[in-house]
Amino acid sequence: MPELPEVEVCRRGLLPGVAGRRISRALVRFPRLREAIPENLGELLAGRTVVDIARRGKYLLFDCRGEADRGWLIVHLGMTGNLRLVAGDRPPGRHDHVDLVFDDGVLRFSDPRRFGVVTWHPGADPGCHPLLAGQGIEPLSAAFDGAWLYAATRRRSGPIKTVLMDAHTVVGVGNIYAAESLFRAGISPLRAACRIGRERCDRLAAAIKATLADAIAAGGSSIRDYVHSDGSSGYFQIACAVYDRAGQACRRCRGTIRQIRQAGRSTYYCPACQH
DNA sequence: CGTTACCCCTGGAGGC
DNA sequence: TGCCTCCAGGGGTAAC
Repeated sequence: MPELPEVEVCRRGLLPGVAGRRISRALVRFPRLREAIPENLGELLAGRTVVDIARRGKYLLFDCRGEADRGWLIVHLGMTGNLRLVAGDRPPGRHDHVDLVFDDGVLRFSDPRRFGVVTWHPGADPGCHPLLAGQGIEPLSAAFDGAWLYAATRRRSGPIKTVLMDAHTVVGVGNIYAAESLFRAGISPLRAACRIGRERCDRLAAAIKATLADAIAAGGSSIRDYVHSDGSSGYFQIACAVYDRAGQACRRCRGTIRQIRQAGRSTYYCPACQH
């Protein structure tokens, strides 16, 4: 359950349940995710208190204070990961790879496809961790605007949709919201990024912000197996304008939504509305 | 340097 | 009811 809005909703959902809680121990049942979970994660976490959860792109950063030091539990949900607060006596399922055990409950990481990440970064600044060091600009930050996008795309000859999904450029915009943002801005996903003018960059940056903000406000996602941090079924059908609507009528012009393939991913767009 | 093809992995959907 | 193929929110790497 992946893109920035889902991760942010997850962060906000978990925060009241874990902030200020002490981790008594951590269990790693299956360490082989996108990269190996540190074998000594249990020792690293035991006795620490989670004081806050931050987010960088699609990464969740748990601020873990020890008696003398500070460190960060870094979690990425991949395609199918989720974090849920469950009762301590709830038996783990097949894909429940990690438990953080609190006195009165368990924060459980589950990920069937195992594209996620659970790792540890010692010290005060998680930003220097290799996974985070190369991350691009936060699209909801004030620094991200049309001027920034224009400057960042001048030497990018690839299609704009692929550029938007490159986390080294902009973080958090995945396959669904890239398509939705481009529709909102009236820009074709096929257009070379460097051939989008300054004013259209303004519109695109604004469309990305609005699309992500709307999805966060809606509390989640268009994702089928999206599950809230409390475990409730969180299938909010956000009315996608183009994503997963191949062959259906464009809500704006009644033309037909087209599906193509870009860099191995499905792209949906309206050829009449997007140029 | 920038871009693409392929890989990681499981599960669900749909065709036969 | 199988069994097979294709597809899915991400992202790193190798190769052009």
